[in-house]
Amino acid sequence: MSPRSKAKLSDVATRAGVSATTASYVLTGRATEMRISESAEQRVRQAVAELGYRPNRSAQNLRTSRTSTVGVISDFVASGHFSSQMLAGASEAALQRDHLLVIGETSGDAEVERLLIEEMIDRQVDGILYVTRTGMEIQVPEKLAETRTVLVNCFDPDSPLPAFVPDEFGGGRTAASVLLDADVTGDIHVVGETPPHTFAGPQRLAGINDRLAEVGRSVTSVVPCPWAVEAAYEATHAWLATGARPGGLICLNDRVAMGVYQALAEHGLDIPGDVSVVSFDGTELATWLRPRVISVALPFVELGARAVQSLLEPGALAPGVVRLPMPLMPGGSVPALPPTKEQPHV
Amino acid sequence: MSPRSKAKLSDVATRAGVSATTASYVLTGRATEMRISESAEQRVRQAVAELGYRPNRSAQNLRTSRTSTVGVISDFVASGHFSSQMLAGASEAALQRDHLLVIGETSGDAEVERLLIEEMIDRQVDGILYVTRTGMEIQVPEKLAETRTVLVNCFDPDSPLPAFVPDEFGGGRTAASVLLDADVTGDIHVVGETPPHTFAGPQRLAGINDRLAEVGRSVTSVVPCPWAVEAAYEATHAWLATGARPGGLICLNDRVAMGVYQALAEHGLDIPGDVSVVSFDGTELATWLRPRVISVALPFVELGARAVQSLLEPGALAPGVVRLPMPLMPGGSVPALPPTKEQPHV
DNA sequence: TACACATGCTGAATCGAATCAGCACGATCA
DNA sequence: TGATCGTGCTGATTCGATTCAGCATGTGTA
Repeated sequence: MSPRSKAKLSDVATRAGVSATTASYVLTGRATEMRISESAEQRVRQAVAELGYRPNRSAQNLRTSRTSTVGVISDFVASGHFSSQMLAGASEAALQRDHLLVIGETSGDAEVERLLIEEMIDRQVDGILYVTRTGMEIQVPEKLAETRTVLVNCFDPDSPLPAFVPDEFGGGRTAASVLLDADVTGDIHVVGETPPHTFAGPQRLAGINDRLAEVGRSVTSVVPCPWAVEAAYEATHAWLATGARPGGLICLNDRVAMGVYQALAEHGLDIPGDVSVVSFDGTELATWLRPRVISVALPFVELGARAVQSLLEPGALAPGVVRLPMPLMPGGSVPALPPTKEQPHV
Repeated sequence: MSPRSKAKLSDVATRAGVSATTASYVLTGRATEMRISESAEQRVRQAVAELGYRPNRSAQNLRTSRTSTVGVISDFVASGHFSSQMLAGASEAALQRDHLLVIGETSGDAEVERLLIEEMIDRQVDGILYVTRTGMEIQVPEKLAETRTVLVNCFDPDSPLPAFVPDEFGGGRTAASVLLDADVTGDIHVVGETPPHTFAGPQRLAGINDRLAEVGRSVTSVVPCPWAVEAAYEATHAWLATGARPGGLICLNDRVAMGVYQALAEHGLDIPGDVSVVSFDGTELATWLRPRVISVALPFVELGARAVQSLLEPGALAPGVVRLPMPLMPGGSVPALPPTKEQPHV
């Protein structure tokens, strides 16, 4: 049934009654260019089918110096949502182009990173995706200049490498629009710190203020806290205990939103009856809260897919930062619009 | 500074004043076996350093038919916790052994799976990790028999392939022990369905009952629902509305626990004052709940690491199912022990 | 008849390392 | 003195594909 051993190109050629050269031309799609006759081409294809021939990738790699692989180097593959969804998008985009993903996790260790980059270059990956868990400005490792590289979820202001990041500023505007469109009247506050070395926080905040300014409003205060459930709970709890009674809260990510939900519940404040809440990231967690929190989603899958596409599509590797839109995930954390009112747009 | 071009083995040999053969012997660790003189070996090593020589992987692959890569085929890389943590463990274990991970996601599509397996075999990966998101019995794809393969989080009763799975039964016992050790007195119920084609649910339940039977107790009822937050909330809410007042609830995973928390809160029941809760999976979500829910964790990282190890370590590839222990993650969802009482053990 | 030209193919070199078989040389032994 | 043996190395081949340069034909043109 199965061939006794692995057939190679010369076996195919012999069986088709042609030279290995001709067989190669057929299989690499150069048949027309090389004026291979219709009949010879057919015989080669038939021999391939009969022998179950599959080219030896290593031999091809050696000869062509290309491997049909894309390297993915990220700081934390492990940290759930972002990296893994991004990988899914990248994996599919790569497979469509007959490529596979080679991955490595640095755990934030510069030495491991150097090692991984070298490994990948040694293995002649056709390109590298350099991914960070948190959206931030970085300095790309020197070695990466030796290969086609695309940055994902980060960018280097001093480097011409192409980068794909979420449009955090636009996302901020979207979040603010959600509250405005729902006619939220009280003060609007932001929960979560905005450390300067990451761009997600500052840009989300800037976008929020930008949108609010259009209607003569602004963020009343920022309640700073790490982007974590417990920290957000504690900060919000303490803040509410001072008597603060916000109309709308914009949480800088879904984990913060969860902490905020806990704190609001503890103070007997209803969502969305007493307080409207909007969040960022669009993780599953957003859908788990009661009511679901409206969340401005990171375009996880898109980022991976677009990055791979630009890496593999000829000519698609333009320098510069591409900002992908952050779609809105629905929820029940702001009051429903009166039915007569027109559907707003951002 | 950097060599004008890529140095190859023959360049190293020339510079060291030896033949390529000798240089190769030195670099492949066969210097002693081949009786290469101390001085020749030194000269080769120095030449390597001076030229910044790095072997061409493709050439090595072709010659040796091995690639120092491990293929990972999983149904859903994307679905967050399990796969990504597993990848982290696998990635590190692989890197330690000078291997890289080549990944592919099937999205549960059998055709894509076939394609991926072929791709990986074509690329001569040294072994394949076949991973499922959900712990279940499977039928391994025929093609996998052609390669070294290890199953992760699943097993095939009709195949001798080595498999690594969590010890779900033991985990069930652990969960029950948590309630017993805390002297929970009321009825103990389980929340979550136990579909037969997956083994996690049924085995967790069996373990729970096994442990309870040791003290003459048993699970009073199972509240069936999909392992999802909203479904668990609704099922538990409806169940509590009938007047049920459990002493302890064992949730079959952390998402179920979150739904249960929501339902208990709605009925004014305090955790752990009125009801004790224990859960499974040990995801981050468990730590986000207030109070943290005690969770019997899936040994994510370990599974990946052990699987890679058994794949790459010579002789370590024994057939059969290996069950890795599920460690307990602490939390505040059962009453604290009276301080005088001795620390129990499972 | 001769010459150019298109057609349809092939031989041989190449990519860069690994490895088998064997060679030259000096020391040892009978 | 010649045979034997250990030491330290190397030449040539191989892995399996890609690809350049060129070689027979047949066909049209002067």
